[in-house]
Amino acid sequence: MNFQQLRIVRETVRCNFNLTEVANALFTSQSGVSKHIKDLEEELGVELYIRKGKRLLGLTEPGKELVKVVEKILQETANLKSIAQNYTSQGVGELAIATTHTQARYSLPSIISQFRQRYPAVHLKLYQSSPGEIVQLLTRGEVDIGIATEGLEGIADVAVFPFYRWRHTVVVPKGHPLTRSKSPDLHQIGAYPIITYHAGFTGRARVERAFNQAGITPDICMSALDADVIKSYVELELGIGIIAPMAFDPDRDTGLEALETGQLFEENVTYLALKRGRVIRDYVYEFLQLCKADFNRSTVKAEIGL
Amino acid sequence: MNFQQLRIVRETVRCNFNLTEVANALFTSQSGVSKHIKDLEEELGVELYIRKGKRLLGLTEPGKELVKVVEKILQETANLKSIAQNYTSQGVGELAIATTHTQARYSLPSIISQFRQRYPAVHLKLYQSSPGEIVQLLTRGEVDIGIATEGLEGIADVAVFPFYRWRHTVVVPKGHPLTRSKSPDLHQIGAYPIITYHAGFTGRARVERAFNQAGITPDICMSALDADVIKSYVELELGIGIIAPMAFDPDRDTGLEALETGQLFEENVTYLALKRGRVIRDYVYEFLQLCKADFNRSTVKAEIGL
DNA sequence: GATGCTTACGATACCCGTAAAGATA
DNA sequence: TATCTTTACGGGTATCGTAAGCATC
Repeated sequence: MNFQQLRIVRETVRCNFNLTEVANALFTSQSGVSKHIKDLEEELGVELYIRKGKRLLGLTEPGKELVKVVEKILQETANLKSIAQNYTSQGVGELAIATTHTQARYSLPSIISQFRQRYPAVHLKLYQSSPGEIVQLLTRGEVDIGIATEGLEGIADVAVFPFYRWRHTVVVPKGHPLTRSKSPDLHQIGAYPIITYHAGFTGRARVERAFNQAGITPDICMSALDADVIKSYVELELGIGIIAPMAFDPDRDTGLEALETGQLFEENVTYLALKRGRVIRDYVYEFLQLCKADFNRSTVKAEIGL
Repeated sequence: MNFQQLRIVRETVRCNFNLTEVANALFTSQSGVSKHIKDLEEELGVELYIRKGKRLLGLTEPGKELVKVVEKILQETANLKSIAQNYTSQGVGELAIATTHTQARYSLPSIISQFRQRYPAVHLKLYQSSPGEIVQLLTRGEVDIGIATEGLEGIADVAVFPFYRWRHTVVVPKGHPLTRSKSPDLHQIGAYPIITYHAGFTGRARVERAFNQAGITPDICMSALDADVIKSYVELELGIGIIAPMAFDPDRDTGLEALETGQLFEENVTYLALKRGRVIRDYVYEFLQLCKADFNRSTVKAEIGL
């Protein structure tokens, strides 16, 4: 048994059992991949894969159980390297963050600029992704931190920590009729076509829920991934926007106004997420503390199982 | 990085950093050991060992941290094999138990004979050891189960389960004066020279505690590892014996009598111990259930962290 | 016919073990 | 001096990649 064999097994799952793809992902040859799998199965005395002729279709029962252990082993070998680097290269390395547009554009810049000042030798890698992709990047161990408002909770290998809380706000073109009412309610808002986030992004579900509970079927005439796009179309008077408040800046967004919507919408929680069992570099803990001063290193460690 | 390197690192700790010994333990050459260590340190960029000239003396701080992870990795690779064998070779394999004389001789035979009937193809390996050795065998992963009354609690990587409870009994030569009193107390018993277990074995500490609390300094004229030896000397009238009740059989030990000592001594708990994180074969769970019918496989698994 | 897996084979690199030299107690 | 570690070097083996053959879709 060797590490290459284990890497290959892990990769087969990630590549949907396409060995050619596995070989490419691991920068090696198909033939080697094929042989390694055969060798490992022989050594363990178990067929790991369900086969149909020459094609692999999925994992057998023992295969499923074994892959879990294989992932643990590979995770721990990655941890060996992280631990070593924490000693040898303090403040040097990479910080990979996967997050949504909203965070990348509006909530992280100030934190990241602080972090860069403190750790100029840490290379920052910012993935901008959907919540689903963020989970995948996290569980694959390709990023250190995931940040999103949706889709991070309830994943077995992912630990989440509340980052901050917020409620959606309504933005309208300057001079829009709604600006005349002191604090418009959902019925008044629902009377206009609405532009907001795609389903599964940035608390979109909570926007819909608010209308549903008020018995209103809103006319969501457009949806977009990010507030920049939404704001552009609101300025073009195609509808009114419902966006995260972080995304509205009265100084910059001069063509728009934000309404006083109070608690019309449910509260959203934006989470920071870490992979359980993954050792992270010291500066990652520092980054977390920049996000939220009361982040305690030892409680974070306990939460992710270290 | 490869598994041999990790095995070597683990073994250096076990062999007190004597690389020659490591090489012998792993059936390889010193030179290879030396080189592997060097290579691994180079790859991780960290000195794992404190050196004095050419000799290794111990682990550095990063070394200590890394060895923990190395042990995890190697444990999980062993688990891979166990899991595979649970599928391929049901009821075939090895069951290694480390226990003290008392258990091996008196409490286990009936269980083991039942087990052998059920799993004739499982090779039994019975280590008879001191509690300290039992802990070592367990943590090194050389045995599946440890059984003892002493020294198993409070070890980080070892989970313990109460097996059964018992109190020491007093055995005397037939016709001994003490047999005349209905239920002798500690003062009466302490008047005679006593033969019992070595310190650290089979609840010896509780025997002493009982006398101490009664303000008596007993004359422990002999101590031995096991009840067979103790009983022999009691028969020779060198003293009276204080032994585990399992070790007295009125039919066989015809030269002796057991006194009615009621609750003179504190209760002892004999524990079954498993190594945390170690996957054990299905038949090991069956063995545990033979020991105690209410052993629940899933609670055991949870307790050992699987 | 295009894609994907296996087998065969040759080149390479890695790992091991012997042996010699140097260091430590 | 005896024990222990390092370094150097040669032999063997395992791994890798190319290429050909075959199965699957």
